[in-house]
Amino acid sequence: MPELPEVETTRQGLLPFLPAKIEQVDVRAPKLRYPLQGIEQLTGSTFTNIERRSKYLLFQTSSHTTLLSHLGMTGRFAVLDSSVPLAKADHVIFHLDTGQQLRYHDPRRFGIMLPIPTVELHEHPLLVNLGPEPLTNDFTATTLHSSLKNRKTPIKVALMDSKVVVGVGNIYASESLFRAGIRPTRAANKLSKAECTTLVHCVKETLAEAIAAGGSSLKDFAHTDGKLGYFQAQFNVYGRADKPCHTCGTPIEKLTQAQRSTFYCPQCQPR
DNA sequence: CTGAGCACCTGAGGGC
DNA sequence: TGCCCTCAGGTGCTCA
Repeated sequence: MPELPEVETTRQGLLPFLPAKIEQVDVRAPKLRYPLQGIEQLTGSTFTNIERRSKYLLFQTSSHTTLLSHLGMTGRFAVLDSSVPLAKADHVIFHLDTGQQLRYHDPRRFGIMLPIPTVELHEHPLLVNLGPEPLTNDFTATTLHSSLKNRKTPIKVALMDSKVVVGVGNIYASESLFRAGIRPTRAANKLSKAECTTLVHCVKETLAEAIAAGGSSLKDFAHTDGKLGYFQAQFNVYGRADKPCHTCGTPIEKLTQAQRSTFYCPQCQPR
């Protein structure tokens, strides 16, 4: 997926098209992660704003319903002219009063699209247990150190736990730990307060730079205007196994943690 | 509560 | 060209 920078880039890319009235909705798949029920009921209402919480996009509408959406691993929104041919994985099409279409495309269908009454949104099970937003003052060395204190799991695995901090996925977990000089295998509860200070700073910096660069584009992420982000050109370790570290030249190492690939520099991240 | 492992699903790429 | 295997940006669920 798209990690937080890609989700935020998507949000910012869609905002200029709002407000937009929904004239028709075509649902072309029975389900994504959850059944696609009730989406058609948005017909006639207007998308008024898009907010983001964690990697969820919250499409506010004029009908007191918020469309809660997640891009999963391969989801993508695009606003396209109706003359553009539909693709196989274009699962939900919103026909807008501008003549354009907001299309949700997701080959693996791990994404989410749920209409939720806006008054119930903040107590929704998918949102209620989320940890702090990484780019706000809710995410500090103090909160991180505290949430790690009973966690024997490796710091890289803990960083990807949405109860610790939201929005840090597999790429930016490795990249943030590289910047912080912390080895991903360190037990989370062994990080000092000073290391938490460094790590919080590096997570914020990495995510902010990625957003500024327009996100990274691997296989399935494209901007809503079809242009590609270029943060992937700045990866220090992700996907660079056996290649020389940009800082010291030592070959980058790859290992598996919680069934996900982790990359690090053994020299720059000594422990 | 934590941690380990599986589940969902398609497509791309490598080896033979 | 085809087949089989591995891997991929997420995260909710079950079970110990």
